[in-house]
Amino acid sequence: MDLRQYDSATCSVARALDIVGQPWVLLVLREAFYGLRRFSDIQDHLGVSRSVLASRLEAMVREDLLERRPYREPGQRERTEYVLTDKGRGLYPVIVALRQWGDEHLTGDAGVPVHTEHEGCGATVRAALVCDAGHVVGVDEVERRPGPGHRLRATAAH
Amino acid sequence: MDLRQYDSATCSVARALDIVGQPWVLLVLREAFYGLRRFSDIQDHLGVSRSVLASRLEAMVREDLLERRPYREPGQRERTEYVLTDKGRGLYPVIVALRQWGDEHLTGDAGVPVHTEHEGCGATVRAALVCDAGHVVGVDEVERRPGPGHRLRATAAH
DNA sequence: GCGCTTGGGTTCTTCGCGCGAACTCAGCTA
DNA sequence: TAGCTGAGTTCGCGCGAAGAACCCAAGCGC
Repeated sequence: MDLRQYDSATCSVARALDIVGQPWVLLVLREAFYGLRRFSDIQDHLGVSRSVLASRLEAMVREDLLERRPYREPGQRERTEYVLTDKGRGLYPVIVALRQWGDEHLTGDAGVPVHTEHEGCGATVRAALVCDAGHVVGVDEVERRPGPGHRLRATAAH
Repeated sequence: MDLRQYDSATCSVARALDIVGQPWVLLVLREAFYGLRRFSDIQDHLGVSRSVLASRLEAMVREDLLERRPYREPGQRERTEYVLTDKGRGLYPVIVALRQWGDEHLTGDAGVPVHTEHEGCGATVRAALVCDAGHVVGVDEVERRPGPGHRLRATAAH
């Protein structure tokens, strides 16, 4: 059976991209990993329009990437912050992989803008492929096979 | 110095997303990793419109993710195929990380559509964070620091 | 009490771009 | 000679991102 016959839409990559492929979503997540939590901070830093940011945050809360949480600093009125859920934190490898690819192929002569280090150890952190047997796997050492949830194109649900 | 003061646009994540954040680009790459090389095969499989696919392929060739290569099967006229460059192959960890996140959080009860295995070894391949000292790093064990190419927001080139 | 400011949005208009369908064009085949 | 196919290009439509203006509730200075 040829992997090329798979229904494209049932692929987890396609389903993931339905959510995180929306404009600004991955950049909002990057801001969240950097520690930003408030609407106006994110909006200032990214330069995204308010209307788009509002609808993206709403979608990200609906998809359970972020949790909308009211909070109150002493002497202040109640405000809203958006904090990462476990599901949202699960996208960190995607962001690291993107940053690493950008560092390797796009930085020109300026050098790397942000270093990512292993806490305590201090060594540079990279995204890598590893197998469950503990080996680091090269891009060309990967084999793909149909799993239990695969579907052929003709039988796709939509 | 606070990471939140960085210029968002100089971040490698943002620069990477300028290219691979365009609609369909990561899905075209997924098809390329699955072995598709021809315009009409990719178009049939993804269901993307011809005009958009043509402009995305052009951009991906311009950005050196794909190489446009004429070829000729015996008795056929010359055709075009698109093959991954090293730079394009460098995005495989991004795709694996996305698929893995989709597998973990989006598949519902249908199971995983595609298995990825270490050639020879047979164990499941995952995207993970590792540090140069060889440790597998958890999402919460990461520290971020300014690198040589970082810029403050006020001094951004654009 | 009264306006000012601030955070967190909503509404409106414009404009770019993704979409589907139709058209093109070159080379192979009947 | 006509038809088919791969690889696009052209065109009109409609969605949705951008930006600017507007809204509103809570604190704060006076």
